Amino acid sequence: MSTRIHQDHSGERLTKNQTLVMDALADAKGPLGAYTILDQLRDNGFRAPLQVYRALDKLVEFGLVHKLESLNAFVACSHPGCEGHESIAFTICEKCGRVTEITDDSLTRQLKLIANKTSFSPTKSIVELRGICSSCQAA
Amino acid sequence: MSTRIHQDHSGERLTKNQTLVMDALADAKGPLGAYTILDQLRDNGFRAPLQVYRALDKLVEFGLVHKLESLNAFVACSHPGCEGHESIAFTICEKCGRVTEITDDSLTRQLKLIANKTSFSPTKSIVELRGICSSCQAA
DNA sequence: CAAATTATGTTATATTGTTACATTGTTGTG
DNA sequence: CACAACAATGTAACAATATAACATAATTTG
Repeated sequence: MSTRIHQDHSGERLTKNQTLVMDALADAKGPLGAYTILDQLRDNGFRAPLQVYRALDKLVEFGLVHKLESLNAFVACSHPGCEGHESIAFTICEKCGRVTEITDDSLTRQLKLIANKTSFSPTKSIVELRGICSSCQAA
Repeated sequence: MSTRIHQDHSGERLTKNQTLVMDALADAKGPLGAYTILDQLRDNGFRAPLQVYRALDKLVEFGLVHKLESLNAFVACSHPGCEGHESIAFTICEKCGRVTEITDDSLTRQLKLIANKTSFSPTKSIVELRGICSSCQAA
């Protein structure tokens, strides 16, 4: 098992289970479902979904992990030194499953504008673009 | 049961089950889960989730209904004469549950821009703002 | 009408996520 | 150190969401 430090974003110290889940996601090429993570961590003593979900809750709270709502799956944040990025967009390729994380200030501004126009006070924004990635278009 | 015509968007002629599900959503004040719809339609002969999901699939395909991914729920499109609106955003109030549908051309443009920059070819975009609506802020 | 297609019905099952409660570990304070 | 308070973990049962597989009925089309 690779030993890693995951204190980047938040300076939070991760617990044992949180570290295991974080490493599983960091090692993965793409998003993982909670039950996939559970299976991967059986050898590490994981036995129930709740162990995964609790860790995920915290990791998402810390900003280390994002949930892809349209996939019911989770990815490690690919944004090493981030902190102040409120709105994150994802592209999700329907063909190869590749997920790319994008932070775009104009998009952030645009969403804020919409919120202002409707007097809506957002706490979280979900932006997921589903389609075909460049590699898969070429193929 | 209220009789309605739902041929607005697509000119599609709805089947019996599709009409029942459509009416349920149109009558609802907010988004409904598939199983809530199922329960509401028991008296109309609905017995299995698949009857709901199949109807929903078609209605979504026709553009008459949207799925809220972060809620696993469905709403009737509140955009009567729409047709060419590719990207739709929703605000979702965490307090009262109120959902508002927003179509914003600048947002659409912005999302296209992001797609272009990454050579991603989107087929569908999901934008959901979660937070507190204006009424609930006032209260 | 017959063939092809689409919609429906039904049962079982897969997948995702949560509730409730007991136990263990960690942290801060006298 | 001891002990209280709190955070994290373990475990079992279950709730909520969604799909697979297969059979039948209705509708459309040649």
